[in-house]
Amino acid sequence: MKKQLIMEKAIELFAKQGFEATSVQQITEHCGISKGAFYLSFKSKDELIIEIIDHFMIQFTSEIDYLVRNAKDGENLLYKFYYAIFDSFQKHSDFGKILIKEQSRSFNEDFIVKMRYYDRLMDKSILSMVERLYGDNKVEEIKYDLVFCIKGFMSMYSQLFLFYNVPLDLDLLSTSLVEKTNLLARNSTVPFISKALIQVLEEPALEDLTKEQILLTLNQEIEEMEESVEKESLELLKQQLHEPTFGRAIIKGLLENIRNHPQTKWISYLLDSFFNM
Amino acid sequence: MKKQLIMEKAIELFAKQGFEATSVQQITEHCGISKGAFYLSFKSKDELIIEIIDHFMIQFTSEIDYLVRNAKDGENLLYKFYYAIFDSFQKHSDFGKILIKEQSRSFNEDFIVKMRYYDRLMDKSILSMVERLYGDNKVEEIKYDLVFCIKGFMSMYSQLFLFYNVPLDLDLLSTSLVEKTNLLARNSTVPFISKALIQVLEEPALEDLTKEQILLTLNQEIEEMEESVEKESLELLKQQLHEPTFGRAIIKGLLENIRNHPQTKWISYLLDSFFNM
DNA sequence: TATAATACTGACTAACCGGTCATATGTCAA
DNA sequence: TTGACATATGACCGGTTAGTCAGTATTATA
Repeated sequence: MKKQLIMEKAIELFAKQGFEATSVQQITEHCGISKGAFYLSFKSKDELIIEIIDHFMIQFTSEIDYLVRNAKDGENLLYKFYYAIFDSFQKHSDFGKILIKEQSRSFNEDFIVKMRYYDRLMDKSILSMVERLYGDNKVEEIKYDLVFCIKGFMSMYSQLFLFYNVPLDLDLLSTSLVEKTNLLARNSTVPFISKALIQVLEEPALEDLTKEQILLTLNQEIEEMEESVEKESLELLKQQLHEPTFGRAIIKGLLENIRNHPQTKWISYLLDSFFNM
Repeated sequence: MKKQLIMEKAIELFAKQGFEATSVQQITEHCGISKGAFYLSFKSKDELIIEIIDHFMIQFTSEIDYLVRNAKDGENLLYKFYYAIFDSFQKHSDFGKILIKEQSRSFNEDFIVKMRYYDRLMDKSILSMVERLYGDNKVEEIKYDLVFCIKGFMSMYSQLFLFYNVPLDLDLLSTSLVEKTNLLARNSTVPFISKALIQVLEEPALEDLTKEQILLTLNQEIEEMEESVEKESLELLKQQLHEPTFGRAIIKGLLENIRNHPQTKWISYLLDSFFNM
């Protein structure tokens, strides 16, 4: 099968020149085959990049997921995690370059959905690792921030592998990042990324929120709140969601009531975009 | 002048679709002008993107540089730094998207040089801030790692501004990151990014290293070393650099002597690529 | 060896690209 | 009103692109 060959050569070229700047002609010349032969293996150029992404990301995410699920000794897990990540980046640096270059590219709607999917998969693995490692502490509040920090470390340090062909000491790097992660996990007290924010981010798209989704969040929030002007406002807004009764002015006022309250500011944002204020 | 208009509309389109996927036609249609009019304001499409990059990056880097230089109270500086960064990202999120999308793109040699230049400028500002903030402590060894971590925080958290149109609490975010940075600065003990590594990275390109540049690093290293097999090997290699006398086998052996020594592993790497081993 | 099935080729198409230029329109001083 | 000058237009050019398809070569089967 020519598929394997085409994918390998294409990865080389995409890494060097980027996806759009590489023509099918170039790829086939690199493979020593004709242009027609390319279209026997792939329906289109887009299908090629999608298959490349899938091939590596499935491997990558499942490797990390396996690591996190089957780890026995907690402390060592984090080290193994970092080591595996950077080892992969080093071994498949060409693919890594593509990933960074074409990140959130618009050449194909499927591509964005795919990348979002794998990103979420990765997030889940990291989150479950964080809960495993620091679960008994008070990590609950800062765990999402921790996930962000870990991903920040990954993205910055992996650039070393991708943009410079320098042999790096993976052991030292992993040890160094383990220490940093532990420091943050055990001493951070100011969370930024709250559960509410995560929920907002995970909404499919802010434009097409369904009434039901908002109601779900709304009810959840109302139950957790004490009696107050804010709670009363929320209940009125819930009523408005079920059946429009108030005018714009009243709605705007109710939203203003809950806008600056830390517990309800996210809901105010959701409702704001739903009512098109 | 149409220049302003063209730049604004182009930024919108580049942010959405990327530079290469956006045609001049599309830009002019968005502006409501003809294709010819575009070329009255810009010599080429490449000149347009270069001007856009310059316009924002000069503003951005100089703002940060001013902040770092003119800060009086140390503690507050870090907060102001983060706040300014994310405030900029929030205000100019379209430009931020372009920056992320086209990072290290190959469409134009000038572009890569430009981006590298601004990146270095940013690095310098951050480094000088780190030295200012934690200078009296033992931050010397981990300062480069700290720069990396700060940049990691920046890149991860700024994605929130770029990919989700969510209003975020800049004050809380800055406070949270200040705490994290302080934790790392005051408690990290395992550096990964050494001065030697930074030197290797700052080499213009590993392919065209001049003999003189290597000799400079070599002499520097030899002076700092105690008498040992490694030092002896370095001196022999220095001799070889001046005048080729040994065969490949001897050179390979000498390189092997210094490859696993932490102090000389970088030099071994430089020499290795110079002698084409 | 003859036939059928499969794998492969490369000239071709239609579309689009960045960039040009003869031409047209608008503007203001004489 | 005239004419000189700046500004704007869009058809056009050479080049490149992804994708097609009628025809050829190779292999498997009988």
